[in-house]
Amino acid sequence: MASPASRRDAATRASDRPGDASPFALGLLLRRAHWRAAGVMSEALRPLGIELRHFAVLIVLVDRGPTVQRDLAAATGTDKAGIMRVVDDLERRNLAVRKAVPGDRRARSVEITPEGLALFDAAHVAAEPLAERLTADLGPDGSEQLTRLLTLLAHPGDQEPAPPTHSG
Amino acid sequence: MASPASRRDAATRASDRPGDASPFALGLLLRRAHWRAAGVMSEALRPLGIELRHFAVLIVLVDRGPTVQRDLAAATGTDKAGIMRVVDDLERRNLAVRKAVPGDRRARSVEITPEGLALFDAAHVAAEPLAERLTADLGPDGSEQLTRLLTLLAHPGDQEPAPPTHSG
DNA sequence: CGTTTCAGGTGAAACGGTCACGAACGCTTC
DNA sequence: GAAGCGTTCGTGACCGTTTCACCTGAAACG
Repeated sequence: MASPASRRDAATRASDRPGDASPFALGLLLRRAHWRAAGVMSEALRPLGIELRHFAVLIVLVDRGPTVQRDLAAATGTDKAGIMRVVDDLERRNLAVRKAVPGDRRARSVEITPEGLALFDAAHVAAEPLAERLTADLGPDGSEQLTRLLTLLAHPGDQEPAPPTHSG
Repeated sequence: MASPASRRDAATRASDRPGDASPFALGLLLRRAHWRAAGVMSEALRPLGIELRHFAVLIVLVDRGPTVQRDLAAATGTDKAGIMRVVDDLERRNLAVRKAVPGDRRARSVEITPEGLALFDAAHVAAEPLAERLTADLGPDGSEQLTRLLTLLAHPGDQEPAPPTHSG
């Protein structure tokens, strides 16, 4: 009956524009910001011939050394099948290799190759100016602040290691 | 030759963990944060029977009133075809309707229905406690700071149309 | 030694995105 | 004032990507 927009005031509703306090505003903002950052990273990676998902795997390989695909999937958040495709592409380009695990014959350890490392470094060199342009609007302090807040949001309770939920 | 990891120090390489200063760190952090926020919002929206993309369209409809699909696509960042799919789902669920534009017979104005408005409000009620848990780690000031920085990052040059940087 | 669990790999189906087509409007022109 | 042409909007189809479910082989455990 009457006006269809009489339940709440329009100012308290969700919006992707600045000045919104709705619970969905943060997620929408995150979506747009991630979209922009992903675009920048993709541009940086395009000349190298790889994509974001490949680079994400390379990051884990560099950071954690040889890793089995199961841990790779857990670290990148993608599915096992997706990880297999990415590792397959990486092997085809000689950026990474699958090595047999001594103790476990079923597991396959993925290791980065010198070529993969070189490409990894080249990606950094290519991405640095783009990243600076991205964070130019935030200022030097804003960038660090954003990184800190994002870390808190992305890694909740990092100082609280996951309790042994072996019951699940 | 030599060690495969001798080009850079591991601490300067990209990583999705805290304490990284690589140009990819921000994007990775954004990815994880968005993943978490999207999961929370999806959980809030799941009982309502809609998804994030549907809700994003509803937000624009509430915020800007009747809108043509082209503006809807521009506002949500998705493609026109995707908007069509979303509007089609919304019409099927009677959450929105397509109305003919008086002046333009080719354009189709999408308008939210009272049912869509009710679902919109219900989504907010369901999402508020979840959003509070999300931002609980950041603190009240951190949430606002994050929103501000994210707004700068997601809406570049909203007040700065075109900085006169060198052509290149 | 058999059963259960786990890791990897494969295939199919669904989802999302991109590209190309038809229709309509406005502008221009005759 | 009507027709042609360029542009824009909406729609449909195609392709790539992601996700799900099953299968094989191996290790841990009873």
